[in-house]
Amino acid sequence: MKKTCCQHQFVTPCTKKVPIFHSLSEEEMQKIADMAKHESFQKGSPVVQEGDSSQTLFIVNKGRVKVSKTTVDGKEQILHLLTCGEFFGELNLFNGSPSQSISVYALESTEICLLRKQDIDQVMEENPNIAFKLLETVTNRLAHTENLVQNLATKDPEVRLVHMILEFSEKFGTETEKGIEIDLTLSREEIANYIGVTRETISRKLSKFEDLNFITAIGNKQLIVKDIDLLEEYVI
Amino acid sequence: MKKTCCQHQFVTPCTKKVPIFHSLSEEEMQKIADMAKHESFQKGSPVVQEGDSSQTLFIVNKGRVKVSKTTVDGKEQILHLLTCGEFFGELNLFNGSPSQSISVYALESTEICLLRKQDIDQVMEENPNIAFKLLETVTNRLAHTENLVQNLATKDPEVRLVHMILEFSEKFGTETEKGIEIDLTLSREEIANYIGVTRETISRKLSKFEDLNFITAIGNKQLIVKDIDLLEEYVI
DNA sequence: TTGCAGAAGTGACTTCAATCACCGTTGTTG
DNA sequence: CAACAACGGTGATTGAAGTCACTTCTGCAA
Repeated sequence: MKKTCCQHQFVTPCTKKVPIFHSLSEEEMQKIADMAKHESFQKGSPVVQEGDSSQTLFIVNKGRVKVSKTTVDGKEQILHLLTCGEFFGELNLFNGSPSQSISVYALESTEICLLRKQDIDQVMEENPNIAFKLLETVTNRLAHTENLVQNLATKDPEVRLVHMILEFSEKFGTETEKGIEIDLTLSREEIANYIGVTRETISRKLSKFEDLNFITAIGNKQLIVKDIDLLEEYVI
Repeated sequence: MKKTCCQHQFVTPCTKKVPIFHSLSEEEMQKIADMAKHESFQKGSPVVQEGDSSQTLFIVNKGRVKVSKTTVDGKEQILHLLTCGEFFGELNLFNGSPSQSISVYALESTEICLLRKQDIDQVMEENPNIAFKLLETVTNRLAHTENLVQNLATKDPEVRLVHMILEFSEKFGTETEKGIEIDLTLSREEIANYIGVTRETISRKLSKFEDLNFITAIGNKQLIVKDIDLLEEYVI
């Protein structure tokens, strides 16, 4: 049996984890999984470097990555955090005028499946509804980015931070008896680079939110949201 | 002959103006144009109000619109400026979880063609490559939004304004002997609401750029970029 | 376990865009 | 064309986040 990118590699092809392929049959999924190249990245290492414009779809099979841009004044702006089943590289693939200045870094030990443009094209030709799925996903990504714009446009950094915590609660949070537990995987500086403030401001505001009894920080990589309604009320 | 949404309504169906339909035959274009509803909006009037989530694709046939969101602190953040041939409403149509808080206003006298979801679905089923075109366009929109994020993340307002001028030069500019002429159609306040600063800051910075001989303002709705290279150098 | 480097917290200071207030300009409409 | 409202320019003030500098904490490796 061929090696696939999966953790349980002899049971499930990686494509099973990816929502855009969910409409396909077992054989088709296996076929695509066989076309894919698989790479591992350790925490902190670059998956895509600024300036790279390879015609490839990158699918996160395990782990977590950050997608970011660098501003003219040299700051990192994080655009997206992607986990298992999500993809990136769509700008270079589907955009009329590609060559984006985007970087992608592994936030933890990560496995990526790579599909070349020619393979994607073939898959889409044989299964037209993949195009619909892609359209849905990219539209979703657009909605997320527009929300990020809205958040960055909000002048008050506290509001921005609250919004981020609410977003993370939904995306990465798990209910516990103490509240919603969030695995950050981001450093304070990276949090800052996501909501457009400085590291120091994040420190101060998180302390403030602890004093206000909104959250509890466990170490530097975990947050517990004690009362999410309280947080929501705080930003009115 | 049926009425279409076109300026030369007895010659060309509105669909001819829209890149996503360019791959279709004359008859197909006419058929879609006949399915569409057509509405006119005068300058300043709302096309879509915050909260509206009608399952409709809106195609700009004539004029110009602004797509915006409102931040929690009550400010308008302009996301996109759309002209003839461009569309909006994609978030409600293709997004798994719709209901976006987005507003659209006519910036000048504008004509819009409306296509219902069921019609779009039918068109996509009959012409699968429309889905590809849509994917390309939405990806483009995503790239634009990510650039906006990058711009808003840039702390220096001068740099943000220069970027906007460069963007507008490309999208709305026409070469003249005096330089690149830009039809703004935006008020100073709307410019401010696009790059995330205040009206006053726009005033001051535009004056500064005039003093620096980068631009000339003609009235309040036109800019002439005297030397675009100078502008580009200014932001390094 | 110690030692070290990178990350995070924190106080003091600074800065620059926001805010406020006001006046001048434009353009719309009866 | 007069009158008014909306828009735009500009000076003075201010306040909150950025910046700087330093300490403390954390996690990793020898």
